[in-house]
Amino acid sequence: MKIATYNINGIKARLPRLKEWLTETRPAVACLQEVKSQDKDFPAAEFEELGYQPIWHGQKSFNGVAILADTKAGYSVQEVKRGLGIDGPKEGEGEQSRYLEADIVKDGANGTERTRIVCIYLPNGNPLPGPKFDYKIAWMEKLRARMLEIWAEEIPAAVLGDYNVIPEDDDVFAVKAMASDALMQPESRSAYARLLADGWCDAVRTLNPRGGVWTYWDYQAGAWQRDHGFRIDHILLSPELADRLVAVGVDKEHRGREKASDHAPTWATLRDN
DNA sequence: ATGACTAATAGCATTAGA
Repeated sequence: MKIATYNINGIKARLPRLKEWLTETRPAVACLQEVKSQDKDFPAAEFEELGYQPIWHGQKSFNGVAILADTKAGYSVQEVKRGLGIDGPKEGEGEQSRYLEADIVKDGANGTERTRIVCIYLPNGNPLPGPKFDYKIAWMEKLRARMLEIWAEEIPAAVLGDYNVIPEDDDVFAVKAMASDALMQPESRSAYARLLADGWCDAVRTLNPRGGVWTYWDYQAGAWQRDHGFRIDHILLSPELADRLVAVGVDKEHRGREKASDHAPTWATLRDN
C-alpha cells in the first residue's frame, strides 16, 4: 500500500500535472494540500475518471486539503473528522481548512482492512514573532492532542502532509539561509519532536537517518536548479504501520516539470497485512 | 537586501506562501 502527500499549490493551476502524477505513480492514497479552491469548485469528476474517490475540505484563495483513494485497487474513503476546532490568526476569521481525517477501507478475503489517514496543512507561521507564529504553535498543540486520541485507539494510522517544519539541521540545504524562519524555530522543532517522542515514526527520516532529503524547493533565486531545498512534507506512522514500512521516496522529477508545484510528492510503501 | 517567483482574487495591486 503506497500512501503519499503532495502540496499541489493550487488545484486549478496544477490539475494536468496532478493527474499525470496519479497516473504514473498510482498511490493507493494521496493527501493533497493547498488546494486553494472552494468546495463547489473542487474537480471531483476529474479524479473519479482516473479511478480515485476524493473527499475535500476547501477554502477560497488559500489552504484547502483533500484525500484520494484508489478505487481501482479496491480502496474507498470514509470521512472521520474535518478541522481541529481552532480559529485563524485574524480577529473573527474562523477556522481555516487545514485538517481532514478519514478511514481508508478495503474489503479482502480476510475481512475489512481499515487504515486511518490524516491529511494536514500545518500553518507556515511567518512572520515571527506575531499572531501567525502563535497560531502555528497553537495549531501544533491541537494536532498533538488529536494524535494522542488516535494513538489511544491503537489503530493503524498515518498523519501525512505539509508540516511546515524543518525537523533537523540536515533537513535543509543551508541552516543559515533558514535560521530566522518559522519553519526551523526551536518552538516549531520541539513541537514536532514531541510528536516523535509520543511514539510516531517519521517514515522518511527512519529510512534516511543522515538527512539530505528535500521535499520543497522555492520558486525564487534558482533554488531548484541549485538544489536549495528542504524537508517539510512528512509522513508520521503509528507503530502498526511503522512495522510494515518498506520504502519511502520523493518524486523529485515531478518538481522539475513545466508549471510544477514548489513541493514534490512524498510517499511511503507499507507491506500488506 | 524582506528582494527574488507563483497562484488566487480582484485589478490596473494585494495577500499568501515558506
